[in-house]
Amino acid sequence: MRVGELSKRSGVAVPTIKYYLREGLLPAGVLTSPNQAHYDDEHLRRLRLVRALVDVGGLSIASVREVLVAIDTRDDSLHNKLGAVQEAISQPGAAQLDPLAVADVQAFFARHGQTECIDVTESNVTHMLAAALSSARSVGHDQFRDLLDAYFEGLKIIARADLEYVVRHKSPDDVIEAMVVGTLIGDTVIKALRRLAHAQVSSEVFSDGPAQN
Amino acid sequence: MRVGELSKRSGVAVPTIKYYLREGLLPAGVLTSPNQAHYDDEHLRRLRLVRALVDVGGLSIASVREVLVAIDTRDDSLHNKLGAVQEAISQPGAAQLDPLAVADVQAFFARHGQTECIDVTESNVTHMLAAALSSARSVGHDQFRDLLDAYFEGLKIIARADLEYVVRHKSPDDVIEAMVVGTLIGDTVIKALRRLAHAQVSSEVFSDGPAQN
DNA sequence: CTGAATGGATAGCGACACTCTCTACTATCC
DNA sequence: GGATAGTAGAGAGTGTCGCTATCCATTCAG
Repeated sequence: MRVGELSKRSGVAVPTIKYYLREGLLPAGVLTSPNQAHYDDEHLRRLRLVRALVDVGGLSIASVREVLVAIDTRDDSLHNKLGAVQEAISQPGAAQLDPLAVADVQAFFARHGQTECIDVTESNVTHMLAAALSSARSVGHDQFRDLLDAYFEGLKIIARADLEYVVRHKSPDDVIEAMVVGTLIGDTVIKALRRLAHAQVSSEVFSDGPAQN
Repeated sequence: MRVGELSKRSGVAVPTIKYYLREGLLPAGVLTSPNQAHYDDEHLRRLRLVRALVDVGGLSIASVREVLVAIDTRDDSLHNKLGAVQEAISQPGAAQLDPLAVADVQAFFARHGQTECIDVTESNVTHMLAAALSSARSVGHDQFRDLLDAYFEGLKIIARADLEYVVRHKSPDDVIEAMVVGTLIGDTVIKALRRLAHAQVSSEVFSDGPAQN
């Protein structure tokens, strides 16, 4: 197919596709003449993935590129890929951390982690966690760390479902893509469902009648 | 205190504070002379909240303003406030939804919701959920909806902890702020903890030795 | 043969979140 | 009391981001 059809089938404007090609988010098509290239279903699939990462995951073009590089790197363990993807999709957050927040994170690791995490800045994920707790402290919510254990409890249930979902997929390519999709789209789904869970739990607890007003 | 001290105590540059004042994110200080104003601890607290919403919540200035308006609206039920805040912090997402994704959301509501949700576009939250599932479908993950129930299970645990945390606070102002902070900073914390839970659960299941690469 | 589409490249645009600059003061320290 | 630093307020400017528009030479489709 040519770029026009790729555009029609994906719902992405032709100039945008050209832009993605330039930015290396999409591999070039096979040139059949100096100004004719041929794109296949892989391009369509990749294009849709890019849009999902941008629209739902809220990733920048640069982050998308990092994720795609991680996906495409062939000589790398699944573990490393997951790590690379996670780093790419977790933006650093605030620079200066409250040492008390760092201590909270370390205490959490002492309770749960089998890994010996001492430096929270070594990974974007732990840094993100520390930055969030640090922010909570700065607005006077230093008790927020009390929620960590309950959160982790709920998230282990979610993580088990995630894992089960990922291993369903046969080919390594599908597994890594399921991981990316599951992680990023999952984040958005979790955000939304948490709001719904808030509503449900609060009406359960207060039994304030089924939501008129 | 004057703007310089406010800046020093909050770590926010003076021109940025002036910008926030212009944008209405921060109430004006009390003028003691034509070019001297006095700010108090409320300003500092509010400024830190704004930074938390921007840095950790990733909200735009416009969304922050919406949230603050919701917080400051006095003659409104807690329920309405929560709703307004949730709408403000959930950006709409993609325009066109896959009808199958919409059906997935409706089926989910049929299983769990006590509310009779039929139109998913009526709220940003349900729209966000449908958009996420729609995106998942477009990249070939139409089985993603199978995760919803497990997610909701985990999130009810989290929501109960959230609720317990919120009701700890005495004054209505504190409650609404705890809600905002808990929701937004909570989202970030959940994102990070989910990554950690993935690592832990996957090493449990595969028992592949404690993480040396 | 003609008009639409294509590949490739460069320039421009609109939104966003500041940041700079300027004016006309005022506060403070020596 | 004079130098220096800080301040309110407002408009213009800056840098980044994610496209979008324009151009050209070529080529395909009817």
